[in-house]
Amino acid sequence: MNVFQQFEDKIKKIVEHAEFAANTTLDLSSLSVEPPRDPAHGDFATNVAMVLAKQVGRNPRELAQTIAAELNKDIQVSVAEVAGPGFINIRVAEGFWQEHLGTIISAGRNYGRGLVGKRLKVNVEYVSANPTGPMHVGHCRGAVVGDALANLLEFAGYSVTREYVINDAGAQIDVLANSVFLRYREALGEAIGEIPAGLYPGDYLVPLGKELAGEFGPALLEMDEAARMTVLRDRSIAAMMVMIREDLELLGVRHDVFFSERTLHAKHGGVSEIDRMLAEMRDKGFVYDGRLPPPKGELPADWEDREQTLFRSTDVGDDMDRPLVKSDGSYTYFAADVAYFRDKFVRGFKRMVYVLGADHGGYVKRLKAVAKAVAGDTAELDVLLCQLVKLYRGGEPVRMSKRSGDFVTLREVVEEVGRDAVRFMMLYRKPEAPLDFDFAKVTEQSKDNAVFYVQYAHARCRSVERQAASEMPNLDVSEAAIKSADLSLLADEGEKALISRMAEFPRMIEQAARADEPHRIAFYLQQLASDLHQHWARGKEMPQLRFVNQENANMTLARLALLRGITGVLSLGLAIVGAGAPDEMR
RNA sequence: GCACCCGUAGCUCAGCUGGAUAGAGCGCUGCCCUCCGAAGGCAGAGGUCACAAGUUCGAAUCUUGUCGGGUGCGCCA
Repeated sequence: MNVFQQFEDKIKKIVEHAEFAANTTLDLSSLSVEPPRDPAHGDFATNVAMVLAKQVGRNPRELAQTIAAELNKDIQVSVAEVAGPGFINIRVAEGFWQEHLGTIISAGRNYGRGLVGKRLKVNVEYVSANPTGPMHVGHCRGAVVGDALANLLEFAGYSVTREYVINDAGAQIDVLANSVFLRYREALGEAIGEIPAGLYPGDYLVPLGKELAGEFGPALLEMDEAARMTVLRDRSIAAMMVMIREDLELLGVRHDVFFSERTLHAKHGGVSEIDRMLAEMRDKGFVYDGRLPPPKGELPADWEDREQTLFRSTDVGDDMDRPLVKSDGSYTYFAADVAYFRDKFVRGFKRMVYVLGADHGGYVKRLKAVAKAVAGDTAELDVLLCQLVKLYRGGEPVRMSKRSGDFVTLREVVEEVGRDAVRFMMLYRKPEAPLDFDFAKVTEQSKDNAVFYVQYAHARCRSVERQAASEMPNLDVSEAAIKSADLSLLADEGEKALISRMAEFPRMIEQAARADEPHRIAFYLQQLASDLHQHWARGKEMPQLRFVNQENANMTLARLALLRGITGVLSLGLAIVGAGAPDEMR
């Protein structure tokens, strides 16, 4: 339980037993206990009186007085006073924060862990790049956001499955197969000239062509078309996925499940998953045959009015009904989408999170409609839209041309700036806001660079430990010694401020997890790092505040304990972000 | 034409699901290293929170409308 929750419970108890609460049920859902913006206001602030004023027909300040009087009796409260329109500002008793530091240290890697998830089964689907080539920078953001979100939810106590959908069923796979076929012929010595428009021109297919040539010789040329395409498709997808997984590995992203879209189309006993889904949804009344009204505005050139199989998604919040079957009789991608969601639902997930690029913004409504139709209220679906990343190098935009195949790959970016920088910077902005990524800035070693600033804070703490060991060789700095340090010696305001910042960590985790906002962790870390650097600098003016004090072993030990707490929290946060917590900067 | 996202300091952005005097970094001005890492810190200047109504004790935050930027709109995936 986090300290804010502790005080919330105290307040609720007071309210329950108050005379004004007699014979009424009070709504305390918007009760909040938070750190006041201005530290001069104390350690905690609550709006309880303002929330209740109307409900019990009392003046908020008067109500606040009553509640504050009760709070003042609490042993953990030094003083509770009414302020402004009816806030209650609480200053905790001497020793409160020091004691909480003890809690932080003994919790260790479990501090703030597992508080909200209740092991609820959550499926986070992210990346899902088409298996037609290596990953490019555009995939980076979704990969990092999805992975960090999965880390966050896991840390918060959810049972998380990380999933990647392989879109291996569409027409782009035939394009891939044909492109590879060309490279195969090239490898056999044929002059292929320019890559025809409509095929993938990238050089990354050359090795696969050679591999197939070595393995099959000219055999593929002699096969009939269908058999050849089957081989080409399978081998191409497999090769692309190997490439993609290597790229993901560079980012430290690992999925639990790679889900093949083809399995939804595959027939078992003449029936596919999509067939099954269609039958089920038809029973539920969501599938019907009808005509779609033509879109408003300019008509598409190839618009053809026809009767087709439609999904009644307007019943569950979508803007229009969606086609399920193409004119050639095959299923639309949307049909596969519905079947895929149903598959997840059947696998027992209660929450499905889709991390998508902003260009998929138009799909959110229909996906939510799908969830509603398939699962009703028994499962929820959330979508995180990631905006584009603009690349810069020293302020100059980096040009990218995807058409010619010379796009910036994920590998290039990670190899140039490092995994930590990529991951942290991708989270240093909320996902739905566009992001500028400057190659020069993210490798800079200065406070302008948030990754560096946070990692430096961690390294700085570890540096003090080394310093203590070398300056005071007789000091026992073992785990046990630190855990039994006399924390009451930490009486300085800056020290208490650091502890109270750490105390926000569990609360921040809860809120970030509930809101699906992993970027909050990056900002929190920046904040905690700033507090550390700030406190550190005070040791310049006031040597008595320095961590290592050769004259006072007990004080040094207490401060090493403080640092232990800070490195602990920093590394927990960095782990969720997916960046390292270095012992020194080089 | 419709839907979704965005609009906060000169620039890039936070703002803890409605709270007190709206914050940080960069840039600008001026300070702080005989001292645990100055790879850092302190102070100052800089705001009609795009605009207008509404909801209420209280709005950058919620509602509606307007303006501006982005994305997407049957048989592509």
